[in-house]
Amino acid sequence: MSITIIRLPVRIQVGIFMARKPTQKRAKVTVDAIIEAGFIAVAESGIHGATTRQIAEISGVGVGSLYEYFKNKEAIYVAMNERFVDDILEMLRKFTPELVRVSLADLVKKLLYLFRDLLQMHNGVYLKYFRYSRYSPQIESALMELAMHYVMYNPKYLRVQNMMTINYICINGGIYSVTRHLSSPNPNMSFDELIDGLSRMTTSYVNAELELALQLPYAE
Amino acid sequence: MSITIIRLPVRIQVGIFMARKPTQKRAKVTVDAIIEAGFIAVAESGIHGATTRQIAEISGVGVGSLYEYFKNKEAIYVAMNERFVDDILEMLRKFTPELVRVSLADLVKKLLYLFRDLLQMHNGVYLKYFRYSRYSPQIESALMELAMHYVMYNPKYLRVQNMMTINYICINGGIYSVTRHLSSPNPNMSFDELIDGLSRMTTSYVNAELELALQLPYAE
Amino acid sequence: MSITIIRLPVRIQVGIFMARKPTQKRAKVTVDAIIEAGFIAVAESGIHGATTRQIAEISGVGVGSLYEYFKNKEAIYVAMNERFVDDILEMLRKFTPELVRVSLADLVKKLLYLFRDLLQMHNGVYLKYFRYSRYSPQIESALMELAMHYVMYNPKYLRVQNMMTINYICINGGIYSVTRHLSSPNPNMSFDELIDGLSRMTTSYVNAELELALQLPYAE
Amino acid sequence: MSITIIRLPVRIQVGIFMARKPTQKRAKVTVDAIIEAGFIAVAESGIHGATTRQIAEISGVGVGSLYEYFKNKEAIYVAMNERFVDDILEMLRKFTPELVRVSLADLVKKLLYLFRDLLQMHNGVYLKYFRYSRYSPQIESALMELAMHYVMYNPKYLRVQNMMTINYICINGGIYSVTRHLSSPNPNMSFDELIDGLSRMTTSYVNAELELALQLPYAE
DNA sequence: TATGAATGAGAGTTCATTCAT
DNA sequence: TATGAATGAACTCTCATTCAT
Repeated sequence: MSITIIRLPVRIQVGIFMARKPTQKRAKVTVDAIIEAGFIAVAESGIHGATTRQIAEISGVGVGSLYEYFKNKEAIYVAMNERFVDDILEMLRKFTPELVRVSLADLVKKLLYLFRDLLQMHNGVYLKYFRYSRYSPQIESALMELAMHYVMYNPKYLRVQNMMTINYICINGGIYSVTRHLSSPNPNMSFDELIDGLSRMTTSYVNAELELALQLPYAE
Repeated sequence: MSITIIRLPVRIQVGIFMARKPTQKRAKVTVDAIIEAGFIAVAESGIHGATTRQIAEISGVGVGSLYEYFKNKEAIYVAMNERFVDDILEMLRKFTPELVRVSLADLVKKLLYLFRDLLQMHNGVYLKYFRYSRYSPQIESALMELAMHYVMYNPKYLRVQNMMTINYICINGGIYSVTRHLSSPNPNMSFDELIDGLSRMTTSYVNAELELALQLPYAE
Repeated sequence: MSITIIRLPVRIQVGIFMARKPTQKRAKVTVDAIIEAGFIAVAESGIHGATTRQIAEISGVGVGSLYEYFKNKEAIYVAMNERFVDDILEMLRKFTPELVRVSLADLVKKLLYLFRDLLQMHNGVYLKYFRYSRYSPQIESALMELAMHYVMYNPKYLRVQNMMTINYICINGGIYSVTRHLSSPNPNMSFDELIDGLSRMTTSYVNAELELALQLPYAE
Repeated sequence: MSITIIRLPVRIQVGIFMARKPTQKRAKVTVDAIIEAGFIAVAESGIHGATTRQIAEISGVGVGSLYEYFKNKEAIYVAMNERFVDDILEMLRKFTPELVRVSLADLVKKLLYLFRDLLQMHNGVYLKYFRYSRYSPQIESALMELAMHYVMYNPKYLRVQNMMTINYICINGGIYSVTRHLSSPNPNMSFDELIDGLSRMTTSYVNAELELALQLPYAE
């Protein structure tokens, strides 16, 4: 019953939310199974509809075992979020060197395709989970950082003003549009069209700002 | 205790969720009070934290009375959503004649300011509610329709291709960015900056597409 | 099922432990039934063995109703204790005028017989409950006060020193011996013999202290 | 972590509650550690609050090991009670020769001081435990026996009637008053005053009964 | 019509006990 | 022998819903 839905290496976090430190391999397996079951349960029933019994059943362990490893239900959700965020951060870390070297249009495209792939892993549990997890400041920070790295490698964009606002709009718009599209049963356009649009939106917006900046001879 | 938070006329919808058709004026007042209390309760406790008892208390009626007018709790939420959607549609309807006559940049700005005003009415209950209510297809349709009206009045945009995708991106991006910003305790930019950015994003994106279209002499 | 085990008038205390104020007669009946059931449950299963379900069952109400009137299980115990203490205080108040007029030997006897009668009311639920309820400071205070009243009416005892210690010993010894005897399945003496003994113990102890005091010409 | 709190030799009782007979020295050490941990756990958390996990942790053995030596949790409590009773009986046995030779006043005093010392050993775990362990018939029997021994050595008391009742009252009153005083955070008198009072209570009571008996020329 | 007391299914959580290692 | 991960029955408490008044 317990299917392995997470392939990335996971470092078990022993924090205040972990009831006891799982030192043995068997324990680690159980912890993983619980977290995985958490994603499935939330995907099935929503974050408020998911119950500890449901998580226990999906993970194939008794309810008592949940509390061997997690202080309470909330701690399971915290661990799930940690894993989700870690997976995204890991993805960003992994592809940053490649991403900073491509054109802006391709950056947007590649990034959003990567994002889609991650959300659709494991029968789309991440996608469903993401709807309940207002995306964390960590992810936003990481994306901001990626943008900054990109600008470093492409210094012409340094002249662009309102970088913060541009990032905010493009990141939010990109992520939200993609998530919404993926969740939509009958989208009015193909995913490729959406990505293409987002890419063009970003480039035209950034270029417009860039041109504007270039017209100001002594820019701030 | 029950503050009137909705001023627009509300047409009581008698559907499958409505337990009885309230023909009397007094009944309508009660229904309104319940719906208003629902928004306040959700704003206070979240959509899953709000309880029927809480709604009854805020609305000043007994719990039993809730079930006189609504089949169950879900029906109250449905009615709340109907009212929320109606308010937005009403707003759009009201301002459409004005909006179609301004520049694209101003359209975006005016629209998002209007949207903000609506979300912030009544101590922001709509804003909090909106976070739980993935915005309905009706709203999206209405916005699409507004966009079409705008194009009718500004026929140069008729040449733009991928209208659907552009709308999707700009609407989603605009609404989501605004909502997120309003909900953020410590935003990194001012609301005006955000609106300005969204306006420029839209115009540059649309203009870029327009120019592209103009370069194709015999476009589809 | 709900038997009325308390005959004394009970003033429903609306305090922090009462979840809601029962204004209606029906509610008061339910509250009483719950408290009565609490005594029976504790008598049956002990104070830690008694469960909310058990109390609900005995009182003939649903578990939910327990929480209509009591914040939690502990609040039921608090109400039980209040009622128990009130009953004892009421008894003391009622008989004080009579008790202060009898001899010391009779005071002890009458008091302990009264105490026994109260503990054996209602199938002895109070007796069993008392074993779990380290008797409250209020009861001790009331007994101390009775002793003081007695001394006022019998001023010869004013010369006795160590009044505090004497009271402590006689009260504790009396109550504990009686309670223990009543709880004992096969006592080695009759209850009358025990009472007689406690009466003689008290009088001889007090008289000895009194004589000692009289031998000191210039007391204290 | 496991502190040795019991110094007296303990005879491991192999009864229905003992899962296996520990023949080896190491096993005996473990059993001792568990029993000691039981007292500490009960002192910390009360007899119902103490958990097997807690006992295992304090004793430094695994939870599984608890069940190697004890059939269940109750068996641990039984063993604890046996040890507690044994310690008291041992104390009584040890001091009986000395106690029977002193005056009645001193007998009471010495006995109660001994009792206090035992209850306060090991950070008072016995004192806290005693509140949960209605003292056993064995202890009462042993005290009765001591009283009989005392009368043998002091034959003048042979004439006292109602010996049983006197013992019952003085023993119960003494033990309960002392226990209560020791457990009280803010006692109204010093411990020495209490002991003095109990001594005087006993002597005056017994002497009164003695005199009464002497007045009856041909008493039984 | 309007009420709120009553309900009980089901939630999260605990812990004595078991058993594979 | 000794372990502690695993268990699940049973606990306390919540809350949408009902119904007698």
